[in-house]
Amino acid sequence: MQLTPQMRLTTQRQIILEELGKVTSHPTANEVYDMVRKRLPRIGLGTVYRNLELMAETGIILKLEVGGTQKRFDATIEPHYHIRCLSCGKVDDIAIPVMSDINKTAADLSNYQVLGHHIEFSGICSDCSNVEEEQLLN
Amino acid sequence: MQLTPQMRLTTQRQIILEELGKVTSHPTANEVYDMVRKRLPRIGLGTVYRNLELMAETGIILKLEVGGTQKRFDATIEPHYHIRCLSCGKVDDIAIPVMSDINKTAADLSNYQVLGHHIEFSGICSDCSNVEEEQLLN
DNA sequence: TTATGTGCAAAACATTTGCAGGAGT
DNA sequence: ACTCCTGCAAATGTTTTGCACATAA
Repeated sequence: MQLTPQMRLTTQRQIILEELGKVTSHPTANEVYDMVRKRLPRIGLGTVYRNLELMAETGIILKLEVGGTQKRFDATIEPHYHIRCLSCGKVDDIAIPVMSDINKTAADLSNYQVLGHHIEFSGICSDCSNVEEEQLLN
Repeated sequence: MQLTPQMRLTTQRQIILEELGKVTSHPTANEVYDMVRKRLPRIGLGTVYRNLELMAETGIILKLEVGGTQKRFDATIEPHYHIRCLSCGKVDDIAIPVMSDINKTAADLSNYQVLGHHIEFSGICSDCSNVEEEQLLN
């Protein structure tokens, strides 16, 4: 983990980062908490929030401000887009090439200093489609 | 307001929709509450939430699942993209042409039934840039 | 008249924060 | 030692919900 001089390498931080790196599922803070708690049963939810936030600020992870009620976190920091299931809420990566040039267009069309963009697709994932079919059969 | 047969046209609903239609600022539920309360002082915040949600489901307004802590609402339902100020949190429309074709690409690249997409730019608005400059002068 | 909607207050969530004790450097 | 960090619990902020009364149709 990249640390600023005064940022300490604690067990909690290592394990949070390790666990987040193990999955590709963009877990919420609470899901990270559950994952980490299996290895560090006494960790507090506040610590998980504090460290995810800190790592996101430092840039070693991504905080996804996607739809839904909870923020999600991603150990993959290379720019990429997401697709979210409107039924179960899960978020997957989608391999659409990143359009880095549209930031300039956005800057021309607004009076903002444009720093980035994100595309979020929405739809129904295959798991949820299958559930729907099964329900129709019953 | 378009209503389903059993959906009643109440004063509260009319005024919420009217007030939302007056602004282009993508207000939060609480901001809508404040706007509406000037005309209907006894309206409850729960009523505002319930009706904004209902109108969003009916499709007569848009519920924006943008970054930040609060959902925002938009009386303009034609597809369009947004830009959000990372400093003050405000959300503006941005006149970048809608790429309706990328939904197909997304469907090909995922195992989702793709229903839509949204692009959110982020940056610093001109108001906040000015504040920064003023602060540097002090 | 009667089902739907409202105001109010409480509950439910997600997230943040204060603080005393703990641990990395 | 001296900070920074953690666990815990309480606080905060947003959204939802239960319920008795009100009102549109």
